[in-house]
Amino acid sequence: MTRDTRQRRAIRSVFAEADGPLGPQEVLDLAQQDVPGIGLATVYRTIKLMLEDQELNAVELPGEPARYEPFERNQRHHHYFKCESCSRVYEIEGCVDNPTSIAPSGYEVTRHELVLYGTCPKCR
Amino acid sequence: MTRDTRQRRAIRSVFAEADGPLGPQEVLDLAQQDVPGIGLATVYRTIKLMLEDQELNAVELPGEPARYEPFERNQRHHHYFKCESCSRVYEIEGCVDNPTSIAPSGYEVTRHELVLYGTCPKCR
DNA sequence: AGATTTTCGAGAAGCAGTTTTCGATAAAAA
DNA sequence: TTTTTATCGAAAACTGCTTCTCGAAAATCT
Repeated sequence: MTRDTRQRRAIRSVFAEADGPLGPQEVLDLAQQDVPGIGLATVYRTIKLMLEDQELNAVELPGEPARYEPFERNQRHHHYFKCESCSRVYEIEGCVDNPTSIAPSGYEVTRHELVLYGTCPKCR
Repeated sequence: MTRDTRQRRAIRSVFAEADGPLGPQEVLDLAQQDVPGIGLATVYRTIKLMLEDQELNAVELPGEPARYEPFERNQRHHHYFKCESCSRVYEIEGCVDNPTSIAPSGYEVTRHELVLYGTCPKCR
């Protein structure tokens, strides 16, 4: 029913090799190195399929369209670092102490999102 | 050049009384209690003017259109709590210990955003 | 290989949020 | 009060991102 194509292999490998969540345009740019003529519509279609198959998860950052990362990577609790110079987003392993504590009493915290901004090693 | 109207007074007072950043539709709903016939276009226009006049600042939360809050409130470092039941966003005063520390070496952190999610007092 | 059917690329269409247009209204100026 | 002109509300237009359409290409099945 679902076929194994050059385009899909390229997109899967792009996500596998990324060190952070990727947006559709980033995926396109990287996949085009493997499959020159690949189009944006194919990237969107494939991301959608991978989301349905639980291969990917969406990652939202403030004020930007969704990025996507492999399911396994998304399972571990982690945060993100966005380089304001190159706009790349990197996954960060750790987590701050107890973010829940800053909520006033009466507010029940179930989860949190932390995003760091600055300059990445490549851009310094 | 810029006039003092019922609509603008209502919108200003809505922001002044809010306990968190508001989106255009929220502003409209609240302002309509003062000025029944007020329209969404006026809200957008007024927000734009207030941004240009440095009266407001934009607040971005992951995956959602911008909200806005008064400049003075935005000056103090703070974070947000979003209630997943009523969707309201509240400003939180404190900050976690040193979020910068979780960045791997080589990453230079200049700022951070933290958002807590859960249930607010009104919804429990 | 040949037949079948999914997938592809390019461009059109859709969508949600925001901005603009335009005639009517209401501040501010005269 | 009259005149002038910024502002208003409603609807149309626009924007960036995402999805769909359609004929051509390429997997998979026989």
